[in-house]
Amino acid sequence: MATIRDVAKIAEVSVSTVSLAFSSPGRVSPRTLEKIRAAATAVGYVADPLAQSLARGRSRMIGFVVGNVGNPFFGDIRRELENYALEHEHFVLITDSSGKTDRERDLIEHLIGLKIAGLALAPSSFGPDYVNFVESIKVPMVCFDQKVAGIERDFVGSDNFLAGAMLTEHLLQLGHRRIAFIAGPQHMHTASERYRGFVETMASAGVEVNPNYVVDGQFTRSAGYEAAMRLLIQPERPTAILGANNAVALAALQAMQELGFSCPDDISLAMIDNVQWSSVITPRITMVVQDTLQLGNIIARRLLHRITDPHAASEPPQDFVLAPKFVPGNSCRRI
Amino acid sequence: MATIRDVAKIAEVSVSTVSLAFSSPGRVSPRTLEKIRAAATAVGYVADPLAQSLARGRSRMIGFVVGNVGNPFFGDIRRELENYALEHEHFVLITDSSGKTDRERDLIEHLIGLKIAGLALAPSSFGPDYVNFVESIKVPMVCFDQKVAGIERDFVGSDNFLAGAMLTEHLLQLGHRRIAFIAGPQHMHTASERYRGFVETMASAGVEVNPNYVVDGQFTRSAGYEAAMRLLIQPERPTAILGANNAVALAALQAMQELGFSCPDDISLAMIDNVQWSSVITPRITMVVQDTLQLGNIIARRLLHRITDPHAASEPPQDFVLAPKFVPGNSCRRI
DNA sequence: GATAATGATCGAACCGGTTCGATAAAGTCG
DNA sequence: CGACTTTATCGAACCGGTTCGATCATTATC
Repeated sequence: MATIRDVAKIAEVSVSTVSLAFSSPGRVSPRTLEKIRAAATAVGYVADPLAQSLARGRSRMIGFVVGNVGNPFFGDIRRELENYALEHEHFVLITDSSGKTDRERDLIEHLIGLKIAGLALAPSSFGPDYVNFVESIKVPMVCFDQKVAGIERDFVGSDNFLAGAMLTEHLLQLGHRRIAFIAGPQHMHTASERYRGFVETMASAGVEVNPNYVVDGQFTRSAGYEAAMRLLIQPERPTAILGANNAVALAALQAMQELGFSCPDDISLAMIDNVQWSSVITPRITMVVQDTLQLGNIIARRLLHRITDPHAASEPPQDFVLAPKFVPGNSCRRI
Repeated sequence: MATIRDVAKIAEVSVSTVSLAFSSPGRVSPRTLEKIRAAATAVGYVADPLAQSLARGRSRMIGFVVGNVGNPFFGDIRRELENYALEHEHFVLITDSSGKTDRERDLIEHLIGLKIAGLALAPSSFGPDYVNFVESIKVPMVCFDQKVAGIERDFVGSDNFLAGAMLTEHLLQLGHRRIAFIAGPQHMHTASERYRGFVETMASAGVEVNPNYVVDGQFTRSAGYEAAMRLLIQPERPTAILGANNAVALAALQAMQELGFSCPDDISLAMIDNVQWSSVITPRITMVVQDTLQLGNIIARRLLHRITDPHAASEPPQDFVLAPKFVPGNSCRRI
């Protein structure tokens, strides 16, 4: 591999001039610039990114840290970020914490060791320790998906209250009163907001929420399945189930199928967030989806702004909250 | 951040001794080792991975390059590799080429620039240019999923011929004779092998394959949908459809649903490879799945063997081919 | 007890770039 | 034309480690 010294020797200039020629070509005379470029192509010189990062103290890599890269929600966001970063000569390092906070911390520290230029983080936790850790990160960063109280950083996400409220209102309009809610972990902002959307919409409509109809699905398939079963074995069954995310809702569908209930004839079902093959799931679930492409786009722009604009560091953190979209299916019937 | 020179100063030894103390503690006297360790913890010294990589000419990072990290097949493999790598103090950099060969090449060159210790690659292409490129990679590597003719590297994958043959045999046993096949891109080894499994099993059973029943689904959802439609509008429809992968099979299910056909009453359906929420798709598709955990495990072991064992470079490349597993559903009926 | 082998430590060069102050040449101005 | 900028280039220090040959004090061998 050719080094900068090889190029300097061939072009008959100093090493520092070669370095200058590549970083700010305008500050080198046209003649020497030409010589240097010719020499560089002759030996096939490409700057070593590692050496550059070491000398500069920062690389052109962006860290992307989420709990599950397999989740299509994160996939769409990742793709947007990758494309935008590529256009700006940055490179995205994808990492997966499997939702484990310790792992997430390791990953982030690793990435910082690599002197990443910026970080896109979907927080996996909450609480003072976690907030302290995130606040201690001095790299330009944008948080997304999960809004964490106390973290003073740019945030990009959806209006989860609205998401919960929209589906609740839809079920109410169809005549449902016995509506059950499979909730997520309440310490998560997305989960608590969705729940609040449900509760407040019910209250506005003057419909009381049966406490037996609110169960905890932890946003996971297994807990969601259990929670759904708890709903389905009650003597006075709900007429509709609202799943706080895709995993718990589909787990509920599975539970219904296994017990022999028909959806939507026996019980209606609605969920927040899409899944990949939703169009071949019978019935097609009525849902509210996030605008993942738009979210990804905002994350990318904001992060690269913070990275490239020297004045950006002084700009106060900002929240970007997008409205979700209603996607009708045939899993909710009028009663 | 504390550097190695800070530690050296405090421990009153030379910089090289500190370096030695961390890389091979046995070659330093117990007394000085203790002094150095104490000094290191006192100032919170952690070696800069970037500087280490630059000096050593290689890092402790492993590149993982696939066409779609969102695909659960790759997700399982990734997780296995990550866990195993972590146990051996290596760190996996995930990248996604979106199936584009140019992008893949860029990514690999980027990773090599980062002086990765090893590479796990799911090849996205074929042909002499591609083979030359892959063969030019001097980093320890393991290829998986797609076997590419001409690439002399370790390969880990499934027996795709068997996968195609198993499902074909199953349909034949159920009495089907008019079996259609939605194929993948024939230049891909997985696709051609699955097709071969279909054709040869049909031939062994003395059943002629109707050429109109073999359509090209490109392994994608959209092409699969189109291909399925072509099958469904024929006057003499097939009684069963075999999808060469999950995307084309589910696209076929969607097409059947849209045209009003019932599966399995009107047409049976079988597919190769699982999808995430297959258990809530009605009907549950009969399928053959790959042992992703085992594949991931072999990939991880093999790659880390090549990375850590100095003699490994001289070992000839080896193929590891696993048998797929039959998972019955209720999408195939006896006729 | 002289000589060879062993072990601990060190200095210096190196990995491949960046950056900044110094210097010399060229251009501007009154 | 001399004083003052500006522009182009360079040398040297630096980023934070690794590595190898040299040195010197011990210990083993005969």
